[in-house]
Amino acid sequence: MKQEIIDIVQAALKRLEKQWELPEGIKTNIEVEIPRNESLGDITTTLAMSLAKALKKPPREIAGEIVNTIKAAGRDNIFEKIEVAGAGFINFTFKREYLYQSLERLLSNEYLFLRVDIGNGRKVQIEFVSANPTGPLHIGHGRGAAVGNALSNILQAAGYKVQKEYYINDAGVQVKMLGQSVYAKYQQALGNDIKFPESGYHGAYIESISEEIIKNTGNKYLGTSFDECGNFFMNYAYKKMLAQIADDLRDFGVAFDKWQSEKELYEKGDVDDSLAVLRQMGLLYKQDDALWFASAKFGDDKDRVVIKKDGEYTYFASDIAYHKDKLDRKFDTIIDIWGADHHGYIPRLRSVLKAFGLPEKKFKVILIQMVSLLRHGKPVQMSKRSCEFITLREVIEEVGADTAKFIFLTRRADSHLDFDIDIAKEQSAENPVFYVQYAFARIASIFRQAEEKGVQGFKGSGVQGINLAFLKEAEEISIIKKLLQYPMLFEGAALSFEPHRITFYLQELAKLFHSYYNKHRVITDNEALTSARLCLCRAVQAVLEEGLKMLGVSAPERM
RNA sequence: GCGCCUGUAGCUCAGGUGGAUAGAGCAACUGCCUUCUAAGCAGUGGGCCAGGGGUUCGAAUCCCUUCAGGCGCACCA
Repeated sequence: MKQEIIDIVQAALKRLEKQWELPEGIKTNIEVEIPRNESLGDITTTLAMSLAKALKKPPREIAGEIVNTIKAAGRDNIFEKIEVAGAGFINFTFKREYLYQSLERLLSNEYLFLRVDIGNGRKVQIEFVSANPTGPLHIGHGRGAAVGNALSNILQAAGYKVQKEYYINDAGVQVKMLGQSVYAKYQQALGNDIKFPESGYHGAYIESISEEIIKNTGNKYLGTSFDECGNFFMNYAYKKMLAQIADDLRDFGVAFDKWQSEKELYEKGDVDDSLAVLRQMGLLYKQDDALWFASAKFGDDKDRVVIKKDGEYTYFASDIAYHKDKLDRKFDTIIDIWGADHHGYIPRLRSVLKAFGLPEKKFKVILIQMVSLLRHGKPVQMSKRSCEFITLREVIEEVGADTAKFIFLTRRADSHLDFDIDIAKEQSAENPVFYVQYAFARIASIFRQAEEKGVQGFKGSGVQGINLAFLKEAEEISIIKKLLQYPMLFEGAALSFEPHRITFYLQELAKLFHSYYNKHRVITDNEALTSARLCLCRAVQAVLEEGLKMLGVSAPERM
C-alpha cells in the first residue's frame, strides 16, 4: 500500500521536476502517512507542503499539479478519489477493488505481505537482561526481557539476522560478595557465629543455597576461612543463580542465542587485547598511577579509568572488550537494552564504539524505565537493600507469562510502567491481553462452527472462487483498511525499535473485530457471503497471530 | 551544581523524525445475551497537551526558559 503510493507520487514528481526547476539538494523523499480521520482518505502525503518553500508556491497549488500529473499518467486507476485538502495534503482513497485485491494478496501469502524487508540480511545483535547472577530476576528484568525478545522477533521478521545475547557479570566483586554472603550464612547455620558481610546479599535465596550446600557437603567447610574455600562458595552460588535465571527466562518464553561470560573475556585475554588496540591508537594514558581511556575525545564528559591504581580492572575495561568483540563479530547494528538508571553510562560506551570506528547510528541503547507494582491499587514497596522485590518468577506464577509480556509492552520502553497485578489477573476487558486473544479465539470458534455446519467455500486457506466483493458493510471496509495498514505499522516499529506500537495496533484491530462481530453474522444462509466473510475473518486472525507472535504472546484457539 | 528522562481527560498512557478537529483503555452513567464465546458490543459526558517565550505557512511534537517529579554524576558494578 505504502510502496504503491510512493511509486506513483515519485513518477509524477519526476515528470514535474523538469518544469519546476527544483533547486539542487532539496530532499524529495516522500513521506506517507495514515490520515488522522478515516473520512479524509486512506493514505496521505505531505510532500506538497514540504516542497512549498523551495518552489516558492502555495502548497495547495503544488498538490494540485501533482494530482493532475498522476491523473494524466493514468496512475489514478486504483483510487476512488485523490483530493487536495487542508494545508496541502494529498489524500488518496482506494477503490474497493484495490482493497479486495490486497486482501487476497494478504491471504495468499501472509508473510510476504505483512513482513516488510528492511534488514536485507544484515546482522543485528541485541543484548538484554544481563542481570548480575547474584540474585533472582525481578519484575524490572522481566520488562527488559519482554522488550528485548519482542524487538528481536520484529527485527528478525523484518529481514535482519538477529542474535540475542545475555552478558554474565561473573568476574566482579558482586559475585565475590554473593559467595561471601552464602559462606557467612553457611557458617552461621552450622553454629559458627561469624559476621555477615557489610554489604552482603540478604535474600531468602542466600539461605536456601547455603542449606543446599549443607545438604550436599555437610560441615566440610565449617571453620575453613573464606580465603581457602571462597572459590567453592562463589562458583556454587553464582552457577546456582545463573541456572535459576535461565529457568525463569525459559518459563517466561525468552530464549537467548548466546550467554557471554565476562570472566571468559579475561581468561581469553580479550580485555588486555582490546586495551592494547586502544593503546596503539594513542587513546590510553597513565595518570595518578591509573590507566585512563581518553573517552572525552569522543564526546564523553571526562576520561575514564580502565585500570585502577591498585592494578585491578574496572568494570568498564571488560565492557570495552565485550563491545570490541561484538564489533569483531561483524554486526551491522548493536543494540544494548539497559535499566534506565544506567543512562549515565551511555556516553562512555558510545565513545568506545566510536573509537573503534562504528558509526554512531549503528549503536543504540534502549533504556527500560522502572516498573512499579500495584496490588489492590497501592504500590508494593520494593527495595534492593532489604531484598524486598517482586521476582519475575512470582509474576509469571501469579499472572502468567503471556499477560506479563503483553503488559510490559503496552508502554514505551522509556516510560514508567504501573503494573497492576489485580488487573493482570482479571480475565476481563480491563485486561488488554485477553481482549486481543479473545478476538483470535472467537474467530477460531467461528471456523469450528463453519466446519460443523459443513459450510463450503472458504476453509481457512485459498480464495479461489470466492467473491470478496460481498464485503461491503462499512465495518468490513474499515477492517480491511486496518489490515492493510499493518505492514506500515510493522515497518515503523522495526525502524524505531518500538515494539509497543504493535501492542496498540492489535488492540485497535481487536476492537474493530469485536464490534463487527456484534453487528453482523459471519455464518449466514448466503454461502457466497459467508465465504467472503470467512476470508475476512481469516485475514484478521492472521494479522492478530502475526502481531502476537512479534510480542512473544500466544494466540489461543479457545479461551 | 552539571547531565539525562518525564509532565497530555478523574486515573494509566498513546501520539513526539513538525501537519488537518489531540486519541485509547479504565473509572462514571444508559442500553444490548432463544442466533457464530457477554473475557463482548452500542451510546453519553470529560482537555489553557505543566507555565512563559521563540522558530515556522503550520508546534503536544523543534529551540530557550521557569516550575514539578524521577534517575544519574566513582580509580562501584
